[in-house]
Amino acid sequence: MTRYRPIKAKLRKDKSATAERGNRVRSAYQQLRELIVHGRLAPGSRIIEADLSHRLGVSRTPVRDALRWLQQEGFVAGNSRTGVKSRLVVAPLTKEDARELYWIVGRIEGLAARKAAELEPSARAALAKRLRTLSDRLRGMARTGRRDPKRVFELDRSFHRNIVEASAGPRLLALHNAIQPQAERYWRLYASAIVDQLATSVAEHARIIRAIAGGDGDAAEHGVEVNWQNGAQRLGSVIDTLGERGSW
Amino acid sequence: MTRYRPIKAKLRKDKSATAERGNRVRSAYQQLRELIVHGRLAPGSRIIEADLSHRLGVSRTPVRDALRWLQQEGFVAGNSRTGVKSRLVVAPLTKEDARELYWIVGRIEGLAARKAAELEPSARAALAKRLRTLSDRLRGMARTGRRDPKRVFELDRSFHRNIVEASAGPRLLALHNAIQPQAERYWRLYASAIVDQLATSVAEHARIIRAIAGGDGDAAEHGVEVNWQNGAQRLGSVIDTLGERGSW
DNA sequence: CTTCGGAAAATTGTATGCTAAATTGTATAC
DNA sequence: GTATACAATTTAGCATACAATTTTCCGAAG
Repeated sequence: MTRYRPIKAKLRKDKSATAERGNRVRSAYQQLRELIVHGRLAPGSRIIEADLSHRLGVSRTPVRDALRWLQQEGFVAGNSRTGVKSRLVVAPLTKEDARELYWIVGRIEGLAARKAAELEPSARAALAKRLRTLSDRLRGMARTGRRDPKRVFELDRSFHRNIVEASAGPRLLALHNAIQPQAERYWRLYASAIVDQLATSVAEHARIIRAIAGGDGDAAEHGVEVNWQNGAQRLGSVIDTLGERGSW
Repeated sequence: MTRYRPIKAKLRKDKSATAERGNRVRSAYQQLRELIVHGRLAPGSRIIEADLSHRLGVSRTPVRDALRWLQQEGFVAGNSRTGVKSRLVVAPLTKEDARELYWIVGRIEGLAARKAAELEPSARAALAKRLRTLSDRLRGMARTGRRDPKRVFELDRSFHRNIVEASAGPRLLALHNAIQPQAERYWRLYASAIVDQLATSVAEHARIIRAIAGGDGDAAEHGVEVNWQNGAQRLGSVIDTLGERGSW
């Protein structure tokens, strides 16, 4: 095995480097998550600590910490083959998993939407305004048919994120932070196909905005739930068409 | 620091010991969680890795892994004091946190209840029957006024657990496993007071059972949500009365 | 008595060696 | 040709050394 003593020397001199003490775990976490979400680590492929630690230029310890975290969040899973325990793999992407995931995200975010709709009127109005801006941009892209999945994704994500950030407490926020990004894996995988069905989603957004602006918690929650459920359906039909892309 | 080389020697000889290789993290996790839930590690108190590793007779490495896990689940939190980062404390118990937690559990479990109500009729019926048994026992305890918090807790927990296990997929199950036990911390703390309001809770259970038996997903989900919301309220009023028991 | 500086102690972050478990490869018997 | 046993290799679990940082404690100055 390669004998490496990587960043250490550099660290000593370069105090201003991004990798101060205590950031290796975080940095490893972010990098690994990025790799997984973008599919540069193939779903289902085995994870080897030493490989990753080498790749990221740190020792196995922070990589381990990061992996535990990713495992808890569901990006990485135990290799469940009969009996044998705890060999890690990149969590596979399956239709079933997608469905369950989207339902869950819907409930979490729905709860946040309810809370948002129960904010004081001025805060609600401000939020609604921001949401309208985002939604309008999405509508624009749907109308002109400009195909730019990355931008669409960012706008959609921002829309949902705004709702949560406006109202959620620490727990709800943390939960959303942990779960929502996993939906991103599916989105990215089927992005181009999903963009086609953008108009529908935009229409659903409108209902959510109206509910929040009007202070109708029930409707806001329900609207968000429906949006995600339909998202699951849209995603599902795309998966049916293109097949489960287990590997890349 | 104490020089300990604890189980190793023992391990060699005693192959049958519970602590085979690969179980130290799990074991540490379970023990620590137990300690926290039972309040033997006081809410808000600082966590010292070396202490715990000594206490559990393992090195810091598995303790660290276990702590990361507990942190992500919310039993352990970063010490948020201004600026300084990532010093761990046992997650404090506050009224605000309890409210948020109960709401979230309600949504998660509500989703499971919906799925349960959408099972095939025979499975639904079997589940409903089990639930009725549990609920009847609870009703009995409420009627006779027998004060046995531990038993009440077990019955109530079993009720909710049955719903989730009957229907939830792996993700939902994992999420419930992670979140629900945190409600247990609050329950334990205020158990005796909560038992008084048992009858109400039992009535709510009846509605849930009816919805599941009848295959009414909406009603089942709503029933569970309401049950937890009311639970939050009941808990809240107890906390108001007794005060937040930050320390034990 | 309070506050400030700074040394000493405590505590966490990180790397790494060692060992057990698990996987893979290989040879031999059937 | 397939199955089984066994050896070699790989990989993860754990302990531990050490370093960087934070906290605590103590004395001097205000």
